[in-house]
Amino acid sequence: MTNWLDEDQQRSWRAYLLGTALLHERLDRDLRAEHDLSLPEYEILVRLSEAPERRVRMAEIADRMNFSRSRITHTVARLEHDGLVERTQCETDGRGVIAILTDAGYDRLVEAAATHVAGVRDGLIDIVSDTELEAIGCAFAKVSVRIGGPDARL
Amino acid sequence: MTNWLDEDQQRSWRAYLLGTALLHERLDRDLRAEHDLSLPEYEILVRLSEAPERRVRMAEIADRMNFSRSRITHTVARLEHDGLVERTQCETDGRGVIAILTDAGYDRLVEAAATHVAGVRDGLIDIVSDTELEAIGCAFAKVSVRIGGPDARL
DNA sequence: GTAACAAGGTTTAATCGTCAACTATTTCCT
DNA sequence: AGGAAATAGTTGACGATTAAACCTTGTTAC
Repeated sequence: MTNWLDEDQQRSWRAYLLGTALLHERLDRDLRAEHDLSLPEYEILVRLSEAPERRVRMAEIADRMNFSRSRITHTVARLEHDGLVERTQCETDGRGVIAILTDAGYDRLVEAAATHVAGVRDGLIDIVSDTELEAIGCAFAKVSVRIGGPDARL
Repeated sequence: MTNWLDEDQQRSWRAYLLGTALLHERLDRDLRAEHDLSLPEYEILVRLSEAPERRVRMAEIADRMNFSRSRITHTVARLEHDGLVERTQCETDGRGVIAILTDAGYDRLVEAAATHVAGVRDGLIDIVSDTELEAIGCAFAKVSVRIGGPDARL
């Protein structure tokens, strides 16, 4: 009754599942081992570092990264505890809380970025063709729109 | 000093990260909501259902799915508790434990498969081109070999 | 202006996965 | 044969994510 996958689709799907899991796991492991950061923590630091004045509202981090509010609270709390991020009340909205990347956070991020980029290159970018990478980007952009809604910004 | 990603690579990479997260999350959510199964649980049931006599050794499940031994123990324990799987000693190897898919487990899997396949189609297969899917499969097969070693069977 | 509702964040508890330690069996080497 | 090392699996503690309840502040509508 359901429309099953044909053999090629099945093969691609499974290769993707396994490869994605391995890649994700490796990137996370590298960051933890060498910089005591999880991949999600690292990604939050990246977002902060890219923002003007290195400050972003909690809700905006959550929305852009598709993390739950509560996850942001917990993760940022950890980062704050480690001195990589600070929190401050939003001036214009009494509900708002703004996360700010500290200098220590920035330094840590710069260190970690070297490891991370090396991992991304070694584990994916450098071993797939340009057109394959392009196809991956294009395909998953569509996935994001389909599942996350059209407001899924990058 | 590190070899950074160029703009196109960056865009593809981020699209992949977000899309993958959304897709994975959706598939898991669907299975939980409609069949009270997590995605990893479902995947284990699939492996069992495909094996002769629906029985597979714990270590083989772990290796093929790239799950830790302990994760397999915990997850199979849950499945066993729910009556979807049974465990038995391996005849030929005193250390071995074999997981067996029960009839109830098979029935549950069949139900869940409809949901799952629909999700995979709707969230990925049906919205990307054949060549994109092919590229994804090919790319992540390479990733698996690179990271997981050549023995990463599917 | 105020009552109802929406949005931002935090908190708590439960779940799931990892890690390290441990037992039991098998394999390897001499 | 016998002892060291490797393999299979389990266990318990811990860390991270989720879900639901909750509090506060803004917004909307009358």
